[in-house]
Amino acid sequence: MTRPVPRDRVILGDVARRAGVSVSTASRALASDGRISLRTRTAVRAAAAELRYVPNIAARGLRVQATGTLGLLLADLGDPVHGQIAAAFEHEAGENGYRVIFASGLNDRDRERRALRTFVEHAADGVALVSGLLDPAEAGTWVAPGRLVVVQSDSRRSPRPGRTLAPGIIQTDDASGMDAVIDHLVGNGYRDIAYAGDETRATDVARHEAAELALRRHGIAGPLRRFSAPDHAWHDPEVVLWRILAEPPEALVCYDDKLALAIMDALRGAALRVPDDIGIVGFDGIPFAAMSNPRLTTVVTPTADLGRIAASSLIGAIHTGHVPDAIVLPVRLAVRESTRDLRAAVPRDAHRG
Amino acid sequence: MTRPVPRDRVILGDVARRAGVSVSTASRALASDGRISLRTRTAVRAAAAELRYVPNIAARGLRVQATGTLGLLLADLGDPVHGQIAAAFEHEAGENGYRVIFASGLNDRDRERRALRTFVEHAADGVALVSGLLDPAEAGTWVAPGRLVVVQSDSRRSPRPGRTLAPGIIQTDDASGMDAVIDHLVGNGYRDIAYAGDETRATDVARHEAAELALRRHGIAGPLRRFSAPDHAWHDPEVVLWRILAEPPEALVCYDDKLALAIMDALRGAALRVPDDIGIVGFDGIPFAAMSNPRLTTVVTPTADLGRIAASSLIGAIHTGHVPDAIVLPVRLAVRESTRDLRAAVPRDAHRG
DNA sequence: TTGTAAGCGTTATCAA
DNA sequence: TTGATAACGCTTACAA
Repeated sequence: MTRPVPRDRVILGDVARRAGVSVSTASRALASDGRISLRTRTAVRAAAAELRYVPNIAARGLRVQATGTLGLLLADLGDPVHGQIAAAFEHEAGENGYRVIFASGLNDRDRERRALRTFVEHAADGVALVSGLLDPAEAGTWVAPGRLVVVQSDSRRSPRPGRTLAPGIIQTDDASGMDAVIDHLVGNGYRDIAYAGDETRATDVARHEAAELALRRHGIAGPLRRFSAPDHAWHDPEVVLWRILAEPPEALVCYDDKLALAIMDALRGAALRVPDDIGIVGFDGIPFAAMSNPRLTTVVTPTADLGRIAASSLIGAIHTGHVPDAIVLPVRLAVRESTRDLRAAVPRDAHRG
Repeated sequence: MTRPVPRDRVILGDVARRAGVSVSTASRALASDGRISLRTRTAVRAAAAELRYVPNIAARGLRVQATGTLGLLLADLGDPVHGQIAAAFEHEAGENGYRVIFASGLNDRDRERRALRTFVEHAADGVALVSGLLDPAEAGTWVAPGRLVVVQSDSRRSPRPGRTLAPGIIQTDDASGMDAVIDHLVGNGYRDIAYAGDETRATDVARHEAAELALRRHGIAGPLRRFSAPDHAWHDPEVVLWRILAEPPEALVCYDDKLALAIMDALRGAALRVPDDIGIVGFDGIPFAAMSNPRLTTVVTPTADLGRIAASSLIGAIHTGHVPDAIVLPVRLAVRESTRDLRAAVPRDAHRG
């Protein structure tokens, strides 16, 4: 970042001079201070409008110790789920007069640390950490813990479901979502159920464990079979595919919709048909999961709510001085076409291939 | 935005006191000023580390007249295409030491104006306007035109393709993409070709016109039939669907992949099969277009490049003082399964429904 | 009702 | 090699 060329800018002094008043009067006039006469107020307003004056928030922030800026750190803006969260977060922030400065952590702890640091550099009034690998406790050492919310934490040190969650944590109720999935599958005759996911992410571990627990509740023995799929497997599902084809389960529960859709696509080249030969379940409820062929059975999580609530909690915390208690948002199972009633006969023209 | 509670913060003065030097010495030590002795430099460094000092960029910005912040205005962060652009933009900016502050215009001129204003309020060093409705010339009156790049402008006043584009404009070569689409369709025997899109967006108009022109070049007479699909039709394609079903074309070229995928999905409930009874073409090349069933024939646009180049051009402009010449990025037709060779026989088990 | 001046946290100029 | 001090643009006591 070499030194850029200087920039011209209309400042409050220019407005004041034009209106024939002092800077302080101009400042008060624009701030609708009651002590300023209507005459001068309109004069200042007019001058500001003519000159197209725009206040410098950084300078104001220096004085009032608040920048009106929120920092949003998420794994990847390009991801549909994170994009939704970011959009809702930004919208809610904007409604409350806050701007959002953001950074992508890209599943790298050091990047996350650097991002938190720049939020502090820019004196963000509050910070939201979405799908972060960083331990919430550590994050709280980089930014003021009273001005931090942690959304869908992916830290391995996060408390397991069931334990009481720390304040400022916002999550979806993945465990009960997974319960609903297993109930649905078992209720429709599925027994040999497997899970495909990325072993490194805590969210994934939680979903996997929840599935295992639910299966046990149904009296189905043994550990849940697991197909390991690296983080970006959805761009290249072939690696996962051949392992699945080697020992196909009756139903495959996937870490998220992207992976599920990619596997369904890859399966088309193989001998297995969905849902006739194998059931597929996703997680997240992205729009495209409802438009796939067959349409994907999945757990719909309230992504927009996540972003909206993260922003509003954060703004509340900024003003009250303390973050709200942990929030767990309910999820919903959307049964669609990628699973079927296993006990019923396979539909028309099956075993065609 | 009521007054928040004040915040504690380690400032340079604290570091200086701890190291037993003056603030100016501390500042220079941290900036690796050559005149500072190694002794004091390390002392200051140590003090800063112990205290976890993080500089206040706003204060520095006030002094050096640069904030290291870029403003990014796009239509909707939740959209896959814009998410990709935003991610690449943020990444490239970060590599160059810049942070990104962003806002969603949501296809509303007034929101766009307000967003540009807040970028100025926050003294962004440069601004990128992506898929904006605002006329680039007007945008240049709100922010310094020498620090503005306009990506995929959706302004109706934008120069038509063929004309020379103003500096700072970055676009994909949609016209030649559409040429390739029409070549592909006509070359495969399609004659009755229609277009589905949103009449209000300039990008849409440009794509539509390019299709019409290409058709004429192939000696196919008459205006291109158009199915009007409102901006968010992809969430509820039924309205478009019945019009299509009333007079189905041989092939339907869609404004973008989202619309194409939604229409393909809706078509599954109707009597028309893709590609047997109707060909479908998308635009953008989002990942899900490659995973649909059938996989979507589409024009792949370099979204990540768009974001990356926007950021690098902007940063270049900040340092050189003038924006680069207009850039038009090439696109690529990906022929997949949603179109076929019309002259060949319809594949196995057709007309089944 | 308005103006003067101090201060927010930095960097840069000028002395020492 | 280091230290006062001014300045960036703004808000806000304190004076008038």
